[in-house]
Amino acid sequence: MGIVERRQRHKDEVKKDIICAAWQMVKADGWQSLSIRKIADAIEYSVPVIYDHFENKEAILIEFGRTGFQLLTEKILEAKSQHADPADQIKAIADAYWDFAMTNKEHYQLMFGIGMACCESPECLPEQVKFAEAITESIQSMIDKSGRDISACLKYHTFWSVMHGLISIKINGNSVVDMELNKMVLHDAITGFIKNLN
Amino acid sequence: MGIVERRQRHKDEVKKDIICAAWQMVKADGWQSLSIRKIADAIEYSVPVIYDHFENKEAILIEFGRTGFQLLTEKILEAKSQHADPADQIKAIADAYWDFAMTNKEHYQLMFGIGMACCESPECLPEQVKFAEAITESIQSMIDKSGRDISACLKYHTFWSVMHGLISIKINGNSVVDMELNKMVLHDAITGFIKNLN
DNA sequence: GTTATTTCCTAACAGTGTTAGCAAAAGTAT
DNA sequence: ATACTTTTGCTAACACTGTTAGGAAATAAC
Repeated sequence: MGIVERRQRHKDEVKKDIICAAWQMVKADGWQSLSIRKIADAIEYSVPVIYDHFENKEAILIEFGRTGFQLLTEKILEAKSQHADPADQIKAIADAYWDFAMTNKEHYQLMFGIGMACCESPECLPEQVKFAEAITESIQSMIDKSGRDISACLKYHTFWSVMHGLISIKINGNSVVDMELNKMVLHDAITGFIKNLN
Repeated sequence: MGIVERRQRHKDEVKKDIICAAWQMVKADGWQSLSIRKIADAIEYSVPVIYDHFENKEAILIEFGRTGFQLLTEKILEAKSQHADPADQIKAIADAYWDFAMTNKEHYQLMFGIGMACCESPECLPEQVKFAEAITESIQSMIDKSGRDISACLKYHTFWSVMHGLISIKINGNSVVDMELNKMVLHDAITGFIKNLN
């Protein structure tokens, strides 16, 4: 009796529809605009059926984050496979990572918990400028000492990226990585950064 | 007639109370739990008075982000002032930055828009592991070639931080920085990373 | 004392996620 | 074919959310 199989098939179909409808909404207006009620409307079922497939709204969002990681890993493996030299591989991985993030912003946001009200908005610009100046000054001093022709602005952004990347990964987690390793990563990155400057 | 002055003073007082009550809530349960109605309750005024001081809820959150930037800049300047050598300054800045983020997580989240549902949760661990392995493999190859004694795990985290830092700053903005500079920063950071590996 | 202004509240609108409880449909057993 | 059981999916409610229109009461000005 294939009754249970047919039922399962139908249930899977509904789940697929939920994910599909949800993704269309996320893609169209960002993950902030995702709403259980709107999904229910789109799939032409009542609201509680969604809770038969997902524990709550967050679970749907996390589902997308997960598929994001799968997609990114694919892209990285593909990029890697095109090079034999490990240094070239790393460069290719970096490019693939970048491209993925830029063409799949919604996925990336859900993977790393980005995208709420933040101080990147114009309201905070004066504060950000002072912050940038404070750091850039020291970098400029180093460049002047070394006598090399390096852009302080570029180096400031590199510095900032390293700092922010490490910290935001840490803050989001839940990270499996312990505090000690994090401090080591920080010092590794910063000493590397300084070494590259002179 | 000091009537308008007294009125202004009172109005400022109410605004201060709003910010104070809001911050207590953010501090206690995270920015997600901030609610206009709960603020109104805490300051013992009705809901609409809050809209006399802030355009909307987001404006309150961004206010905290702004003060966060001021605080961070202070800390950075203080750390910098304790060293004469620019390389030491940069190291001190990195430490001060790190300490600020760790002791002021709520501020940091509001400055950079971090802290929603994300794939750092255990649900996504298997996907993350595969992702980590794909990258670590190439890094390990490089280390093997160089013959030096370096931790691939540490280098993987450094790589990831650089990538994620740059991208998440970019995605949040609104960034004043244009695409070209971003690509340059990426390549600067990655070539520096590779150089440090061999 | 009357008029004008500011202050501040009630109440509503339009949403949100989540869940308890029940009706109807579908399948099973007699 | 009927009676029973299980599954399915709905209505309606609960408890919230941000935001705003409109009016009452308190204060200041004439």
